[in-house]
Amino acid sequence: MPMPKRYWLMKCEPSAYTIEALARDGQTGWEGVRNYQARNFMRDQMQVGDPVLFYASNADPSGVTGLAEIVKAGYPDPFAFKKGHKYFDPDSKTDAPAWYTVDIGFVEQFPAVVPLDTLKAAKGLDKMMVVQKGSRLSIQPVTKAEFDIVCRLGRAR
DNA sequence: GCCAACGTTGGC
DNA sequence: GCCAACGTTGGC
Repeated sequence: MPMPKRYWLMKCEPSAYTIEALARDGQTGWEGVRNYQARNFMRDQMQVGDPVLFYASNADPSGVTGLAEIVKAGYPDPFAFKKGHKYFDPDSKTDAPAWYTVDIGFVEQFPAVVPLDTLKAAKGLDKMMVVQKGSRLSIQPVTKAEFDIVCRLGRAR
């Protein structure tokens, strides 16, 4: 029996990557995540086809800029093995990788960003992780209900 | 650029 | 295994 689909929010600073860049590239690797909780989500739970809210952090304003989806499930982060690379980690061995990544593909760019303020004010999103104070996790599970609300906000003109 | 909140590290 | 110091995240 297939696992039920999960929904995600993935954060990225615009200086590193944007929804526009994803629209241009079609898909991208999500390498460089060095947080155990986020790694565990990528390694253990993300499946091809899972929908993703693309969130721009440290932006003006920060918020959800569009949709992506998982196109390749968790695999060892190749950059953790590259000596000299900024993502290199000597503790990550090819036979025992410390870090994992996934590939995401472009789905949709919202006509306008859905700012964090809007998320905070939206009915039904009060339990969403990203609106909680001090929520720093860069990969967060979201419920289908939350995902659908954000989609509606993103498509509203 | 500030700084609060949080995760990680390392001395003990 | 505690916890202070440190580094990072991310809203503002």
